[in-house]
Amino acid sequence: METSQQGDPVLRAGPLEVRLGDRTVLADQRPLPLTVREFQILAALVNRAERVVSREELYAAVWHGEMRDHDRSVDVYVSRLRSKLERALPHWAYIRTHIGFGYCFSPRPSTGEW
Amino acid sequence: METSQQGDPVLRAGPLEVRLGDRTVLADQRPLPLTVREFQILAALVNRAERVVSREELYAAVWHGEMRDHDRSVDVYVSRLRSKLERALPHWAYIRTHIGFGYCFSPRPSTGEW
DNA sequence: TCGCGGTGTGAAAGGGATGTGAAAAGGTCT
DNA sequence: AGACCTTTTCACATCCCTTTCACACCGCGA
Repeated sequence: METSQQGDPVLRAGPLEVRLGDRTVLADQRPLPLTVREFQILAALVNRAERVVSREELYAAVWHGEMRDHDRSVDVYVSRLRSKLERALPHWAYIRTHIGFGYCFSPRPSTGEW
Repeated sequence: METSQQGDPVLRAGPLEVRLGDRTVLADQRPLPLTVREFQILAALVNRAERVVSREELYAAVWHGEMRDHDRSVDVYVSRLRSKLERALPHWAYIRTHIGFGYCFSPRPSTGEW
C-alpha cells in the first residue's frame, strides 16, 4: 500500500483518501470527521479492500471479541459510515453488502441518477 | 490450484475468475454478484471441475444432508447460476448437464450464434 | 402417437437478512 | 450537575433469498 511522507499507510480511492496512520480521512481534500468506531470499521474494510469480509471478522477487528448472535453493531456502523461517505462524495459508492456474509470495500463511481 | 496474493484458491476459466477464499466471482474483471446458494453450488462444481458430479453429491456439499427423492433444489440453482453466468459472459458455457446423473463444470467457448 | 421419466425455469409464499431512525446508556469536560 | 458527543441497543420496515410448486419441453420406448 502507498505510504505518506511520514511512512503512514494511505489508501486513495477516487476522491477519498484514508490515512490509516494518523486516523484521518479526506474527501475531495477536505477532512471528513469520523468517530472512533466509524474510522475503525472503515480501516478494517480498507485493509481488506476488494475482499468480502464477514461480520464476524469485522467485529473481531474492531471490538476484539466474539460477536454475539444477532449483534447488529457492525451493520449500524456500516450504515453510518455509508451515510457520511455518501454525503461527502455523492457520486461514489464504497461499501458493498454481501448478503448472508458481510461487506466489501470496493470503490466505484456511483451509477445512480444524478 | 492457483492461489491469490492472500493465499486463497482461485480458479480462472476464460473470462471467469472464481475466488473461493474470499467468496468473490469476477466476470471480465467485474464482480458478479451471487447469492449464498448460488456461490455454494458454483464452488462445489469448481472444486470438482471436469468431473461429472451427481445431484446427490452436490446437494450434500451445499445443504449438508440427505437429498429427498424428487428434490429439485440443485436443478433450480444450477439454472439460476447458468442464467447469471450467461448474462455476464454470453459467449461461454460452463456447466454441462449429464442426463440421469448430474452436472459437470467444464468451461468452453460457446458455439451458439452471435 | 401416447405416456413417462428427466430437466429447465418462471412464479409465489414465507422467512430471514439488512438498513436505519431513535431511545437508552456511557464518557468527558467544565 | 449539566451539556454534549459517542456507543450500544432496540424496533420496525423493507428487501431479497430460499424453498417449493407447477408447467413446458425433450427424448425415448412401447
